[in-house]
Amino acid sequence: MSSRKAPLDRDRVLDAAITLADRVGLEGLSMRRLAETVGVTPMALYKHVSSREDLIDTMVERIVSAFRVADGDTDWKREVRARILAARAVTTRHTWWRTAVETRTMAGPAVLSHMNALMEAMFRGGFSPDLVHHAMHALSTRMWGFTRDVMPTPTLPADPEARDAALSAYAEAYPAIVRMAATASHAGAACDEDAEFLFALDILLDGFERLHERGWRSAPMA
Amino acid sequence: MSSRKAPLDRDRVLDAAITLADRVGLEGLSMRRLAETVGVTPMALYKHVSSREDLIDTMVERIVSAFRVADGDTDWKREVRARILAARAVTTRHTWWRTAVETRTMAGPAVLSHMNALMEAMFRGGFSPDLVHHAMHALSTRMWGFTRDVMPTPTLPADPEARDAALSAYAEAYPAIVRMAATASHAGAACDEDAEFLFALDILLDGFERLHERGWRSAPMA
DNA sequence: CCTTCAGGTATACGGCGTATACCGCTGTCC
DNA sequence: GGACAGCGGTATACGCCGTATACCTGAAGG
Repeated sequence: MSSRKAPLDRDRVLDAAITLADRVGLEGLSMRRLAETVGVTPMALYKHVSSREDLIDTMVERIVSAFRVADGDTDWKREVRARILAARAVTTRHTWWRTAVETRTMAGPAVLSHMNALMEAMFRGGFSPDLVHHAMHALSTRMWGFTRDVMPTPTLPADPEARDAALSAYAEAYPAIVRMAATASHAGAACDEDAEFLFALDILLDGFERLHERGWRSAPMA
Repeated sequence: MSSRKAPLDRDRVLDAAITLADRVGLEGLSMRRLAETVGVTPMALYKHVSSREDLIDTMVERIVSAFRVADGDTDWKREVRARILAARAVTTRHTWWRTAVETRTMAGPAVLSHMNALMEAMFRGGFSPDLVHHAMHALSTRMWGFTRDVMPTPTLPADPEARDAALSAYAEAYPAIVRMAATASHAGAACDEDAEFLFALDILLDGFERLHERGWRSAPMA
C-alpha cells in the first residue's frame, strides 16, 4: 500500500465531470456534487481547475477532440457532410454539450480545428472567402451536429382518447399546427431527428453549391 | 392622496422584468434584484408570479405578442419571410430572449400562434403536412429571427499591429480560418448580421420551394 | 534533518430561489 | 357600525450555489 489514495489529477476531474453531466445535465453539475463523486472536498477541485467555467471550457474541448472522421474525401460537400455527421455522432451522446458550447465565449484549439477543417474543405471546393464566411454562419450550430428545437409543437398525450381531445381543443385556435400534427409521421411518436437534421443540412449544402456555381458575390461592401 | 402607493400588479412586474433583463441579461435577472427595482420585498413578487420560471415564461410570451406584420401577402414565401423578419425586429432588441426561449419547455399561446401562422402560409402555398413539418424543423431558431453563432471565429484585436501578430500566430494552425478572416468583409469589424441571417434564410426558403415544386416526399415511413 | 510545496481540508461569505408565517389595510356584509 | 375575509405586502429562514482564504499534512529534495 504505497499510495494511500490515487492522487486525482485534471484528467480524472474531467472524466468525472463529463459522466456526471451525462447523468444530471449541465445545471446539475455543481462543484460540490462533482467533488462528492470523486470523493474529495469541493475546494480540492480548484487545485485542478480554476473555476467552473474553466472546467466547462475544457469539457467542451474534450468532446470536440473525440470527433473522428474517415478522411480521404475529395469532394467538398461529402467531406463537410461527413465531418458534421461525425460531430453529430459524438455530441448527441452528450446532451449537455449543446448548452455548454452555446455558452462558451472563447473557442479553444479543438473547436478551431473543427471549424478550420470545414472551411478548408470549402476552400478546396473553390469557394470564395466571402462564401465560406456566409456558409459558416448559415450552418450555425448545425456544424456541431445539432439544431435547437425551440419549443416544438406541444407533445400530445400518448393515450388516443386524450390525444383526440387535445387535438380538437387546439383545432380552432391553431388549425395549421393540428393539421401538421395529425400527419402520421408526427402523431404521438417523436419524429426522426436524424432525418430532420439531414433534411436541413442538405438544403443548406445544396444551396451553397448552387450559389458557388453561379459565382455568388455578397452585396457590395458598405 | 387617496392611494398611498401604486399597488403593483402582474403587468408592472413583467414590464420591470423585461427592462431589467434588457439591461443585465437573463442571469442578471434575479428575484431579489427585480424586487429592488420595483421597490418591494423579494417575496412580494410571488403574489404576482408563481416562480421565476413562470415569470420568464410570461416574458417570452409578451415579446412574441409584440410581433407585428403587415398582412395581405398572398405568396407563401414572402409571407413567411415577412413574419420571420417581424420576429427578428423584435427579438434582436431583447438579447436575453434567445436564451429565454431556448430554455422554455412549454409553448404558450403567442408562441403557438406564430408557429401556426408560418405553417398556415406554407399550407396555403400547397405544401404537404410532411414538408411543413420538415421545414419548421429546418428553420429551427431562425423562425424567431435569430441564429446562434456558436463561438464565431475569435475576434481579432482592433489594433492593426496586434492583429497582424495574432493572424500570423494562427496562420499555420488554422490556415482556412485566417484566410477567411483576412477577407475585407470580416476583418476587425463585426460582420453584417442581418445579411448573414438573410443569406441563410433565403437558402432555406428557396430550398423548400424547390423541393415543393419537385413534389418532395419524405422517406417511406418506418 | 530541515525545507518546500503539491494537494488536500475547514470555514466562511455573499449570492440565489422560495417555503412559511405573519401583519395591516380595505372592502363587504350583517 | 362592527366583524371579518382576504389581498398585498413583510420578515425570517433553509438549503443550495461558486469560491476566497487560511490552514494542514505528508512526501520529495537539498
